[in-house]
Amino acid sequence: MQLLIIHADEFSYSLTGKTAIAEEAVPNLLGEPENVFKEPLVVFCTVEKSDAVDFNTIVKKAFYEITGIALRLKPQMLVLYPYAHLSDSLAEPALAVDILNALKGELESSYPVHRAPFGWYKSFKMSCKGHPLSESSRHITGAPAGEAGKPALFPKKTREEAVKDVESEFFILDYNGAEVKIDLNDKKILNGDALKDFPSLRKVIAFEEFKIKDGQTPPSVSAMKRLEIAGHDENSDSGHLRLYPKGTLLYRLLSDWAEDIALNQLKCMEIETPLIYNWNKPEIKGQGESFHERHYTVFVPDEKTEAGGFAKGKEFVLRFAGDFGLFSMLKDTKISYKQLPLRFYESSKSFRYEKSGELSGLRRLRGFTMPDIHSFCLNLEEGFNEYGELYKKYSDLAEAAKIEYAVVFRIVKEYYNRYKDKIVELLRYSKKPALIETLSRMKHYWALKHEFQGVDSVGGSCQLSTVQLDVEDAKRYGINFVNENGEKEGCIICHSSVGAIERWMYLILEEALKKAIPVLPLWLSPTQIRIIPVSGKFLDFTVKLKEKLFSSGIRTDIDDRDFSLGKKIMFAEEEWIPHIVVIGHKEVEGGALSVRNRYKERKNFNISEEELIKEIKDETKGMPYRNLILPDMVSKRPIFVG
RNA sequence: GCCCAUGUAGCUCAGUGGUGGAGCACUUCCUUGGUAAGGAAGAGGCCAUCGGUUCAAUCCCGAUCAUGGGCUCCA
Repeated sequence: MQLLIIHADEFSYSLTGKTAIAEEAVPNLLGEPENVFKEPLVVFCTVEKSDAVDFNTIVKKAFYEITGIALRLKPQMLVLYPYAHLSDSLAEPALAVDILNALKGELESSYPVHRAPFGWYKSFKMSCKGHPLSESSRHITGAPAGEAGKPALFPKKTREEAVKDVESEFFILDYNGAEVKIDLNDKKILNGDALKDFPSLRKVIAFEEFKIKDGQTPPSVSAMKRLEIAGHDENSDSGHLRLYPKGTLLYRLLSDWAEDIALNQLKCMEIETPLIYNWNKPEIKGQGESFHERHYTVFVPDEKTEAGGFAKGKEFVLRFAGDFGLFSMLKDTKISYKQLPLRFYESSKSFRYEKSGELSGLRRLRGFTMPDIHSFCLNLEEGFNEYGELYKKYSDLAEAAKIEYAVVFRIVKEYYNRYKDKIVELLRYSKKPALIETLSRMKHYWALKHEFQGVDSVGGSCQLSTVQLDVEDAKRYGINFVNENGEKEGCIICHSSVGAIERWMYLILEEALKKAIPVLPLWLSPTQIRIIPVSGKFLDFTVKLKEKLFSSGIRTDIDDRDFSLGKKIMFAEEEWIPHIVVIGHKEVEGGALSVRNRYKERKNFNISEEELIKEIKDETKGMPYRNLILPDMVSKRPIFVG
């Protein structure tokens, strides 16, 4: 809603004709004498399409804004004047009239109010007082107040309220089953015995619970550009990255791995659901309401109604998670208890309108990719088994990506008491201790969840994988199965995600940058072997060698540019290429290959072609492979960044 | 969103109230090299954008945008 507010000596108007959307039963008919008002506060008022979302909030906020101004200016009365020209996104007339009437009703408790009729052509005369406060405008939105630094007039139904008498206890659970209670009000625990042997967990607790930050820019922010992995696009919104070919490869390989876990190992059914959802559908609003200020909103072009107004119901939101589409699909799905558990996989591009100050490199984005897996289970036992399987798979991925992470569990106390042994078993699998938070009662929809918190190189952490055991949502969303007795029953849902692919990229880069000689895991290195001919004379030989390596499934390229050998080595090292093979007389005449190995302090090793292939195949065994989609000849590559 | 910092060539960064600088990269030529920089020449910029102050602004001031950090947030 847009408001233009004028403090006037006098204001008058008269009706000059009907429009197609004119309201009936107007007391002052066409041609009647002018309506004259002395010392009014005139409120020109435009009701916008988005006001439909939260009718009551709009009315109340407008009321507070107007009375706030009136309190200071002390007008004799208020004139509410419908005025279509303050916005290009007009609400449907019926809604506009409803909101205007509701606003009039509120204001009448404090001031005499006249509302000019809606949908009529009118002429008006006005003399504005001209003092500094006599003209002002306001934009009223459904977003919670308090956003612009103002105190919240209408606090949303917050989680905090629902959550306030839930009591938490914290302790460290080692994978041998030992519990050590810790007090999160006491920073000294960071240097205490409980965390002495668990450096990664200590970092996560320092960052997440004590908010200890060292204020440095994570080095991956510049490295992602320099390595031609990811960059910003000025022509998009903040928080949306472009991926260069090497970054795209990294992204695809990680996606492949997540997909392999889901489809080949867990035998999930894969689905693909829409990106945008109708905000006027109650199910969607119900799922997204408390998140709405962070939605990207999509308005489709206006459609005229027969009455000449604008059609309502054409507001969409971009999904912030994959659940919308899956739940929407499953509420119409017939499920028998004999089919459970059912597993679904979707890799969903998701959008969250994070506040501008919260964005950060690859870690916090507005557009990102979340592969997620949902299991629909018969009962708690089965739910917990699913939980365990998912936990183990995500742990495998974290191992394969060689990143540093710590485990945090949050559990309703009664479930902890019941399932402690199983949790210890999971920790034993991942060989990690965990921070455990037990809750005195249910606080959210889940009874149990955990997070893998990745640790970056500057003391920060960010959430990666999570699994949540949801014991109450299924009924709410109408996802039921039919049990042995032919009755409908709600499933236990295991929500899980391996974590945003972009965050994996972030942590893999950060992990590399913790080392003196940074290097990516071999299966993720864009170029696995670079061949450098000592001079152009050896190019034929290098091409043949490249073909052999390439056909063994190794990403190989040739630096055929006219640089000195030393310089080409330098360029290759700057690209973090793990294996560099130099080709000159010795090799052509049948010697072993000279391989410079970045994993081994960049030292040179003389090994045969077969040994090199075997070494690389062994190291990347079981990991996804893709070809590098860039020209084999480095001289043929464009330079994306510097 | 608020607070702080930054924005100069493709990249990394100097610099000045009065013709814009370096190194690398790029183009051309020479050089055909043995494990982190071979040589020469050339091309390159509305000094983030928009306003203001000034005879004159890349520089001073304001706003905006973008990036990074802090706060907050992270259903």
